[in-house]
Amino acid sequence: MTNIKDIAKRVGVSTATVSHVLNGTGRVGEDTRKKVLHVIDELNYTPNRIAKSLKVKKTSTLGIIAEDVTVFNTPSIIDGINEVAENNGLGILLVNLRIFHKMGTDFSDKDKLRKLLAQAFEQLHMNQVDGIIYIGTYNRDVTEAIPPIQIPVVYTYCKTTNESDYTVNYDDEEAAYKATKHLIEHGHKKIALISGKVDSVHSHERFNGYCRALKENGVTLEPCLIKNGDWEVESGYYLTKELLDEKNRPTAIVALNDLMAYGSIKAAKEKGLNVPSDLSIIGFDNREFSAYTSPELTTMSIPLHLMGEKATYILHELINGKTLEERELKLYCEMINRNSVCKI
Amino acid sequence: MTNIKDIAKRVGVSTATVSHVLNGTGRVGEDTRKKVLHVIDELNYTPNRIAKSLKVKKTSTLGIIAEDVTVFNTPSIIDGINEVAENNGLGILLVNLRIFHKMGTDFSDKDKLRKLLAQAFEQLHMNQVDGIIYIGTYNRDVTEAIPPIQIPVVYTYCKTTNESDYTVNYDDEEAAYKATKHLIEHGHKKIALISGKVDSVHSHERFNGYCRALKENGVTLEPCLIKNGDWEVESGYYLTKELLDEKNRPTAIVALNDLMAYGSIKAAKEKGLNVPSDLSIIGFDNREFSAYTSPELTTMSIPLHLMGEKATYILHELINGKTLEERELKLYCEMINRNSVCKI
DNA sequence: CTGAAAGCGCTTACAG
DNA sequence: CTGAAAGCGCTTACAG
Repeated sequence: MTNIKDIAKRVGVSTATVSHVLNGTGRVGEDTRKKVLHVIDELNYTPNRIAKSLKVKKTSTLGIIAEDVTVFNTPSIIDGINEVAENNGLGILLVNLRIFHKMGTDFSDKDKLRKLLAQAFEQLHMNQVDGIIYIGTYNRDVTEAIPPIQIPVVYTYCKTTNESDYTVNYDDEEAAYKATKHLIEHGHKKIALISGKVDSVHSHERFNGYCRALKENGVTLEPCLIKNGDWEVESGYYLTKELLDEKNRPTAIVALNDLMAYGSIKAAKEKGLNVPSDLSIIGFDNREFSAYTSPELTTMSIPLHLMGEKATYILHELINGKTLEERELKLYCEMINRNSVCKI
Repeated sequence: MTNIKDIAKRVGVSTATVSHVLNGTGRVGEDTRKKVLHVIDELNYTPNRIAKSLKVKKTSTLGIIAEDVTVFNTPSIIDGINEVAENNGLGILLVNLRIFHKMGTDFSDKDKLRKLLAQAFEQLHMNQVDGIIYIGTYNRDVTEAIPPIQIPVVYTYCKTTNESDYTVNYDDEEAAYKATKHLIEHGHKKIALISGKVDSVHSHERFNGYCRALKENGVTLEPCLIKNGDWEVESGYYLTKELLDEKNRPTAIVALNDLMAYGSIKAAKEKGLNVPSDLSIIGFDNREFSAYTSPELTTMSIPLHLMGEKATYILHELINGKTLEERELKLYCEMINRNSVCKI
């Protein structure tokens, strides 16, 4: 490998001079500059960033810790991170926790989780990344699993209880409000809610949005129209059957994710009901498949790409020693109108 | 940041000794070893990998160049890479080309593509990665866009014309053969093919598999049952309508991807046909959405995760100076039986 | 405008 | 079993 010394020798200058033309620092005569550049090109020289990093104590690379890259939200967030990282000359060191493979679906083994995270952070630390973005698989409190860490971190798609931490998420409450209101505007009054797991932040906040929409529009909340699912297709399916069996059946359902919404569609069809003319359904997440169900699902789209962008923007500022006023960023979801909702 | 000198001073040994206990090299007395370990723990010391890398000229990190992380195939491949990288203590430096954002959908601007790749490889080169995995978005020849590079590279989900390159892909021919044969075994004789773009490697090889299955089973190939789509839903939709309008309409369709298969389902429904009882349809790719169409699509699953694993395994061997016999690895696809195919 | 030299945090012959 | 010292490829005061 050719190095800065080779270049210096060949041109007949010092390595300091070569370094200066490489970085645009210091004053270098136009003539020498050209000569240096020419030899660099000639010898096809690429500076060794590892060496530079060691010296300047800054790697210009960001660490990403993704709980699971195969989960639907993660690739788009990473794509957003890439976009702004690239614009700022930052590299990306990726660690994929593969949390579902290692922990199964409940994260109750706190010790194991803590060990997993400690390793991930340590790996990034060893590699001297300038900052870290942590991407969760769903919005839960990760505080107790996070080891102490002395470089900037921003959390996305998850949260912490530490007030000094930076998080970027989206506004669940507002999104559910919009979804519910959309149904009301289409003339629905009996609007069921199929919630996710009860201990979920998402369930909780979306429930609040649902309630607010009803209240603000003078629709009375009927407890029997509220069901708790577990985010999976099956629960949407069974709960919808339950709802449809009641005498006072709903004319619309807001399902708190697309998976359960799909279960709802299935159940409705089995009952001989047409979606949307007999039953309107609105989902959440705008997962890819929601465009391919029958009927195609109206759903709330999560600003994943933007979350990645914002997280990176914030991290970049933190790395540069700034502190930002707003520590909990909440982005807005957009409604994707497809064919599972209609006027009553 | 505490460093190896701090540890050495505190214990009262040389940095050489500390380094040896850190790496398990050399002979170190049990007593000093313990003392060193203790102080390392006490001072919460993490070795600086950057410094180590500079010295040993090996970073133990792999570079991934992904043409686009948001494309359906990429996350699972990365997940597979992570799995074996982790087992071998290798880190991952990710560069996401975001090729669709930058190039649009046709990659005809060869110069731009070449520049994009040159940058990506240079970035990885600067960071001294030990080897590179290149993940394409579809299997095409990338040779002319790849800059000269002196570290091991393995290509997956794409190919090169250079015989010394290592590639890992899946067997398109065999997969299409299996799909077609499956239909034949269900009593179908009039089996249409909706192909992807004609210049595609996938289209070409899958076409061959389709032909072989017909031939081996004594079914005559009917040219009018073969249509060329462009991989998008719309083309599957229109071509299926064409097929169904013919007097001698097919009883089954093999669509060369799930998107077009979805278009086929839509078209069949519009014609008042039931899938699968009036028309069997089999797709390709096993994209997530294929489990949520109505009916759920029978399709060929691509071994993405395994491709990532194999590519990493090969790269790891190459980095360690081995050369492998087989340079073009082809993995097998698995059929996912769902509800879009039935006996005639 | 340019160069000599120290130093970033490690590893590794080499000597003892 | 342990240490002194050179060196990986850069950058950056400092001096001129």
